[in-house]
Amino acid sequence: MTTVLSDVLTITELAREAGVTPRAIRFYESKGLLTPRRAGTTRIYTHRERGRLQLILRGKRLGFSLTDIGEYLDLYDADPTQHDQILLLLDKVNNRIGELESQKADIDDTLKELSGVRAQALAAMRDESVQTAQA
Amino acid sequence: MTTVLSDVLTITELAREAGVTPRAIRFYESKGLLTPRRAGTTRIYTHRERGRLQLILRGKRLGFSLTDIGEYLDLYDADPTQHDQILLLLDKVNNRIGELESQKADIDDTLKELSGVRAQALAAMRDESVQTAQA
DNA sequence: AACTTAGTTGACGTTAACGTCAACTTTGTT
DNA sequence: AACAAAGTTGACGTTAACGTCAACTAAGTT
Repeated sequence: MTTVLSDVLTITELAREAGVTPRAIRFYESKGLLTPRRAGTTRIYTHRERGRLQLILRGKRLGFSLTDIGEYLDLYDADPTQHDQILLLLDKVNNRIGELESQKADIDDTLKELSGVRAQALAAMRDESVQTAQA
Repeated sequence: MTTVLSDVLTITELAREAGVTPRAIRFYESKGLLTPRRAGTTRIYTHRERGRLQLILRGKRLGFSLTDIGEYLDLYDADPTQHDQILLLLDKVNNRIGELESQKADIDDTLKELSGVRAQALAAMRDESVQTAQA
């Protein structure tokens, strides 16, 4: 077997890896989004927490609140043995999918507009060069 | 010709139409995102401001800050006669397009995960019904 | 033992994006 | 003229998501 390198991180290591501050990580924990184990008083982060942190940051990039993200993370932990829980889960998942798809539509609309703006800018530059050539 | 109905709105009318409060609209104006004309002291909103408000709200749905949205709106007003302005505009537009496309990628990743979660939930329900049938 | 080096827990500060009065002015109505 | 309705400008309050100390503790180091 090779050396284990323990595969666990301290809070500053995780912070550097993820590009956030330790303060932010503690804040996410205070909101229940992360639950690292402790070595005495010190927090230790393993693979699970690292994955969760990535999901949190992605959620933020998409403009979701930490509360929303918390509910999203819960979808992964849902107990699949309770019929009612599954129905609830399906409902939440479907809602979330709907939100994301309408967000995608917003993005596509914006992208179309921007390529229009770009085309106009390029046309303006072309006209300008024609002017210059004629002068 | 049909009746003109003046095609202009008061602040509360615009607010109702857009689903926001008058306070929010005044706030956007204070940030320079809207510049309605005045009838004396009262603000009047025409087609232009209505379009801008829609762009603002869409930007918010995409998680952009009002400052970002302001820069986005400026892309529409750019002066197409100045070469340097055009280059700057093209640069900003390209950057914005890049942001949106990576945001789209985030969304697609999330959608894949969610459909995975959904599949598992459905599978769990199927297993459960099999159990019930066997009992 | 005395230090430096993380890490921890409060507690208060900060920014963004409005919400919520309060005090006025303006306008159309009775 | 008196008044209710709608709009305006401050000014202060609020929530989310951290930033920024301060005071302490625990773990190695020299």
